[in-house]
Order: sequence, then structure tokens, then C-alpha cells
Amino acid sequence: MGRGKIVIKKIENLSSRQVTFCKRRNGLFKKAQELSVLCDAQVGVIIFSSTGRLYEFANTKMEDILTKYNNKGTESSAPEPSEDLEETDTDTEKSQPEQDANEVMDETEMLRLTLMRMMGKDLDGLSFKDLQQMEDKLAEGILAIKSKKEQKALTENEILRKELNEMRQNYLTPILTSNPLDWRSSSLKSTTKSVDQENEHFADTSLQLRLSSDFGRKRKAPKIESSTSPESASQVASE
Amino acid sequence: MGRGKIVIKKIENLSSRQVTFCKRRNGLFKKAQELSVLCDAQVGVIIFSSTGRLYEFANTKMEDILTKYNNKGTESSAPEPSEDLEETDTDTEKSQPEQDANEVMDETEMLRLTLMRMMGKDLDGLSFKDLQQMEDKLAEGILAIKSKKEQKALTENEILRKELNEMRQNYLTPILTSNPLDWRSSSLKSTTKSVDQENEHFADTSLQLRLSSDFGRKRKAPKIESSTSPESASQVASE
DNA sequence: AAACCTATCTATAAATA
DNA sequence: TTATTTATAGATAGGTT
Repeated sequence: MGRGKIVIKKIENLSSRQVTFCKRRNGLFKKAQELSVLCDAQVGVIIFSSTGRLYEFANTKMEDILTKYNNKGTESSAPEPSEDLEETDTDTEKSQPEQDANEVMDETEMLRLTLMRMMGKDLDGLSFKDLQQMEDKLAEGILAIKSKKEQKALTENEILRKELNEMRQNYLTPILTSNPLDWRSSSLKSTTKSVDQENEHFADTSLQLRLSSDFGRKRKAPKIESSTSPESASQVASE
Repeated sequence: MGRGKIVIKKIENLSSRQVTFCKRRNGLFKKAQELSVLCDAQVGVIIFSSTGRLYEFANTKMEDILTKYNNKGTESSAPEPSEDLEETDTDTEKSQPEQDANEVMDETEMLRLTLMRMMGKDLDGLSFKDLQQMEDKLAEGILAIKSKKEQKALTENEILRKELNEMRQNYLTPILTSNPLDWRSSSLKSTTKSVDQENEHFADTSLQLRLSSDFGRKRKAPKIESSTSPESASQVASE
């Protein structure tokens, strides 16, 4: 695609390698973007330049893509980088159980069913393996939640500790405050509030776990973070 | 690059979309490969087709790339103006006079989020209480599943026991069969199969635990492709 | 579906500013 | 060095088999 044909091997000249890197990187991102639009696919591209700089493209949140990726069986082959000729790359298609025709089951229906099952209902149709898998997932979930709880508790401890110190500080060195109780309460309030705010902010957000049997209606949403620009490509200065 | 210019918008025709998907996917992978070689870069590409199938390319182990990616601050982002192109859904459009636009969350969205959280993702917004509640639910779920597993195991035991008895019976009273090994294997097979059948029957229905997160669009179940009816025979997951 | 064709369109190597 | 230009190699849309 240029003035002359080239062989696909590492470009030794630094500056032309950089130029080519920039051009082809952009080209790749463009192609990725087109593919995602034309074929309604979810595409994520991650590139580390030889200097270690990160460039990425994703037509949806990269995080989502990676999460999805990790939830799939992550087997794959390990290529053996041979210097000279063709590289054997990991270029795989991981098919999966797959959804067939009658799989037209509505996503919502699917999700609902899954959720029900996660909560121990409607387990009859599952194979032993499915059950085991689900149990594992749940166990994973519990662990994640426990971590989060711990983390949350620690964070709060930190805040409380500071609060306390502040209070002691002020108690031991009562200054110009006209009413000692005033600063005390206001201080407490302000800090506490910041904590509550965090929770409250997500109050509606928190899942409604009493969904035991009352699915079905739309409800107030858990504010989804910056769902704004679904597309992004990182572009940093040249190297 | 073809007989005619095309605009970058979702290809509506299913089969040509699939063809294009395949071609461009390969093209993208090739470009990715060339880039990695020419410029000595580390490149990973992850693609989920609209049917949820995963395709990936990586010139080194994808795992390494993702690890590296996660270790970098996911800073960056020069958002790119995406194509205008709206979800042209015949009906469910902006019929609703915007009420807290992003305050109303689609039920599916809700379910998905909940499910994600059940699996330990996206827990940041939850309060301590929510977390505790969720953990409890998960624990409940696990117990239910354990019960179900036990029950299933017992049922299978029962079947196997019968099988065994039958076998013994036949063994002790060898009848007119010419080859005793024949009935043996066939018998085993038939019964085993009936068990498997039960599971398999629900195989598709069974939850897809890699529920990921790509339920981006509302689909309104258009006419079902009739051409795909005999498809069930092909494409079986060997497992 | 998969493979092949080929007219056209794109990406880009190399030159140039 | 980065941006622009331009000649070509390469990718691919739409057909055909």
C-alpha cells in the first residue's frame, strides 16, 4: 500500500518504525471501529508500543469487554515467537456452547432466569456441571463482596479515626471557638456526611434484593457511570 | 476497497453482515499482526460478534497483555466522535417524554447490573448493608445449589444402581446373547444416555454464566430467520 | 457457508515540504 | 519532526461457483 512493497519484519530504522507505528496504529483503530459499526460487534484493541506506551481502542467500555472476555473460557495456545519467518500468533476463535435458533429467548428473560437461579430457584433444568459452575460463581461473588466489605470498613475506620483525632486535638487545645460543641458537631457532621453521601449516592443504585419474586418493572436506575462516550481511543503524544 | 464505496453503518442484511464480519475480522487480525511485527509492538484484539462469539488475536499471550493493561492506569482517552447512526428501532424510541433520562433504567440493565454484582463485579456503589444483604443471598443460593447437586447426585446414584443390578442380573443369568459384552455396553450406553439427555435438553436453556455485558441494544425479535432451522445439527460444542 | 474473482476503494511507503 | 502528497500495494464489496 505504499510506494513499494515491504516485507513484514521488524523495521530497524527507529524513526521510520515510529512513523509506521503511528500510521498503522491509527489504521488499525479505524478498521476496528468500522468493523464494530458495520457488523455490530464489540471490539477492543490494546497496543503496547516497543517503548511500553499503551494505546487502546474500544467501541464500548474496555472494561466491559475485558470482563466479558474473562468470563469466557480463557484457553488459548501459546505461540512460539520464531525470529525469522512467519510468526505463529494466537489467532483463535473460541466458540462456545452457542446460542441456537430457539435461543431467541429474550435477554431480559435470560437474565431474570439466571438471577433466579443464582438465588437458588428454578434449578431443575441445570446439569450437574452447570450447578457446579454456578456455585463457583456464587462463591467467587461472596469472596468479592467480603473483600469489598472489608475495604469499606477499613475506609470508614480511617475516616472515623481521623475524626477522632481531630476531635481530640480540638479537645485538648480548645481555641477560639465560642461554643466548643458547635465545631464539634459540625465537624462530625461534615465528615460523616461525606461518608453517607457516598452511600446515599448509590442508594437507589443498590440492587433491590427483595427481587425474590417481583421482577418485572423498571425501576429507578443505579446511575450508570459516564455512559457518555461509548467510543474512545487513546492517543498519546508520540514517543 | 470493493466494487463500490460503502458507508460505515450497520449492515442490515444478516448474511452479508456475517460475510463482512468474517472478512474484516481477518483483515483486522492481519493488520494487527503486521503492526506487531513491523513495529515490535504488543498487540491484542478482542472481538465479540453480535451473536456473542469471541474472537481474539494477540501476538503474545493475551493474558500478559491484559495483565499489563490492568497494571497501567487506564488513563488516556481521546474520545472519537462516533457515527451518528441511532438505534433505529421501529417503535421503542424516544416516545417517552424525557423523564430523568438516565434515571430510568431499563429492566434488563437492572438485571444485568445485579447479576454482575452477584458475581462480584461493580460493587463500588453499594452500601455496607447492601453488601451484607447480597452476601446473604448468595450464601442462600449456594446452599440451594448444594442441595440440588446432592439431590441430583442421589438420583443418578439410583439410576446407576439399577443399571448395576440389571447388569449383575444379566451376568448371573447369561441368556441367549451371543456376545455377553454386547448387551453390556449397549445397556450401559442407553441408560447413560437417558441421563445425559435430560441435561442436554436444558443445555441451551441453562444459564450462560458468561453473561458478560453486551446487552447494549434493544432488539425487537424481528422475523426469525427461517434459513437457520436445520442449523441445529451443525455447530455442536464438543465438550 | 466457503472459496474464488476482480473492479474499486483504502491504507500507507516513500518522497517532499 | 510532523504534515502533506502521491504512487501503489493491499483490502474488500459484490458476484460467481
